[in-house]
Amino acid sequence: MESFATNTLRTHELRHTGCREDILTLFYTHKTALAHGDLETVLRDRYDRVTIYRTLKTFADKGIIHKVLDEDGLRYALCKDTCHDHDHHHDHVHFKCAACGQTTCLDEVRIPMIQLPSGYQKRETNLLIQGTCPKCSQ
Amino acid sequence: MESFATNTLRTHELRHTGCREDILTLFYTHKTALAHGDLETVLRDRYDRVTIYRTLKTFADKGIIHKVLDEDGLRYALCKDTCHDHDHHHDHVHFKCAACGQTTCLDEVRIPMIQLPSGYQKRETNLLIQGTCPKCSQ
DNA sequence: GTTTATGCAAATTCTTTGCAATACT
DNA sequence: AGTATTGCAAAGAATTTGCATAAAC
Repeated sequence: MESFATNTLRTHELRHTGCREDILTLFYTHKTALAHGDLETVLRDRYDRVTIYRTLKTFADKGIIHKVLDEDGLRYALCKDTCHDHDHHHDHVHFKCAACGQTTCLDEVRIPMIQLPSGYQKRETNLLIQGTCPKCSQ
Repeated sequence: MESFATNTLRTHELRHTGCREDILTLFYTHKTALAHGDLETVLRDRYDRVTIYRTLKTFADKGIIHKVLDEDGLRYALCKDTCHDHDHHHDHVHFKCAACGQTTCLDEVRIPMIQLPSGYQKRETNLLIQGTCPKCSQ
């Protein structure tokens, strides 16, 4: 059985390097969105900070990960399989927990149809819900 | 008739200064969200960059403006009247035009009820719709 | 062997902080 | 007069760029 990282890299015709493999694996195991700083903390003695920046940019360009924005800044999360270079699904729902600070993708939640004022053409929607996650709300 | 800026500053018990007046007026006339950089471009010879940062922070703390986030970074937009220090409305819908790059608040659009997986408690929702605005979609 | 990715250094850009001078009420 | 705001200088983060070396295919 081939690893997620190896498989993903080959699918997107990217060279297989240590940094790329490690970052993909981190995204795959953590189910939450990760910031550059999160990765740097873990990988700082293995890879240069700049390499991490470039890896994130490469992955985002290829549609492997996508940006997640909240008031604390920029994070990235894995795109689901349905989300390829040219066949993107255009809704993202993220949940940010005010208690633990973690952001998760809620892939199973669909954004309902929204009626826009006339003239507006929708291409992509991004919903950020803030509140308390199951772990923290007990 | 009192100006929007003067009125807003008094309502929130803030001192009336040139920078605050000018920034409020800019938000009031532009109907779109503005980044620090946008304001700096216009006001750079009148006020220090740091003063603009501090003014934005003050306004955001008071609930006069709110943050708007998209892939290009952080912007601010005026809160509507319904949005006071303690009586915030917790839904924001923003539209970002891919053509002209401008972000506008769609105050008239309400976010439909969304069913979250069990355990998640919603406090605030933020919807960013990207596409083409009326001006650019002709 | 050719192409692409990495590491390092350094440059840019963005944002915050401290403090004295100034402006507001 | 008393308090809050501003400007300036400088520090601290975050991000980008150039280029030689190293790794992948």
